[in-house]
Amino acid sequence: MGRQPCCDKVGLKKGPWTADEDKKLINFILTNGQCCWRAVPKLAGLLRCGKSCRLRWTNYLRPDLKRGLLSEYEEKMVIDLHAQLGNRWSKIASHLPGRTDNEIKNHWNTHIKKKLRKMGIDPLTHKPLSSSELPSPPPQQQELQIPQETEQQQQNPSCLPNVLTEPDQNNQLETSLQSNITHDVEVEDKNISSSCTFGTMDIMDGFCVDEVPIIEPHEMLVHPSSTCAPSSSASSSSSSSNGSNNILEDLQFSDFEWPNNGIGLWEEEYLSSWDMLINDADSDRKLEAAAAGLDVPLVQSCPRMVLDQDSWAYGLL
DNA sequence: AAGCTACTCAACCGCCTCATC
DNA sequence: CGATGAGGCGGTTGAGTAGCT
Repeated sequence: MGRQPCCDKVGLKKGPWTADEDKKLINFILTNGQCCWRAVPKLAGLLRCGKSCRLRWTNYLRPDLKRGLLSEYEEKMVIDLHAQLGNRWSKIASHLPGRTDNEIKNHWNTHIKKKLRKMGIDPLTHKPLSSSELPSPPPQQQELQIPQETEQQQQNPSCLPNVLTEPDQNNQLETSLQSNITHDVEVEDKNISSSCTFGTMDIMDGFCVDEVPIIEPHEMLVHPSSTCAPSSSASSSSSSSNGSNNILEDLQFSDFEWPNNGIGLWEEEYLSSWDMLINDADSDRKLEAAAAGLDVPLVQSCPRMVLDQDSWAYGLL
């Protein structure tokens, strides 16, 4: 006997989400926060399965998502993490702020796999392909070396001292990342918060994961024109949500003036406001306040917006 | 311009894990 | 301790789009 389906599928809508559905879901979550996903569709007035709502939110509507192709640096991280973790996409995603497991999985399957094969690396084992498997002509020398663990690194899998700028990250990645990841894998199931996860906040000794957003605010633009738009100009495909641009703009704060200078919602003050908007029962009032210029008092006791257990990108509070 | 092919990625499906009873 | 339910995860699919002929 099988399990019961997660929801009654009769009469439920499937397929691409419409702008209206997105709006309803965002509205609901902004007002009520995330609660029992099973109940969300009913409460939000959606003819969707709870799972579908969760997926839509976590993979597409979450305000902290980065859009666009993975950077070279992120790609390297994915490769290294994959070498350590295998196809545990959610674990890999947890090392890449603003990226979802689905996104990384897709990118792996469409880009990185090919790239590695081209370089003569088996994407499954991360070892050199046997000569029969090598594409012809012979692969160019690996431009993305999978760094081997040095003796020193094995002995001292130290955390990276600082958050690096991207060019620095690229340069130092190969020497430092491997050890960090290795160490992380070793400890991840025992005590994730003590790991030396590169790219997460806890790589920095003394920093509390709860205190500082991992993603630089400027990296987390949530301008409405990009929020629900397809990830990049190159991937402007996007079936479902082409019509859903400016969803946030269309929400209750339709007269909210979105900054057009690159300020994201996750700038500190915006973040605080988000947090309150989400958690405060009196959200309408807060939204009005936000629309009036985000002059909302900071409520320190307000719980963080917790979207899922692995998301450490949230919250200042 | 039309047809075809390859590619991308949002969304679904089914299984797994974990919490609760 | 097993049954059940909910959330989460990874594999897969297929619609939409870009690029090529």
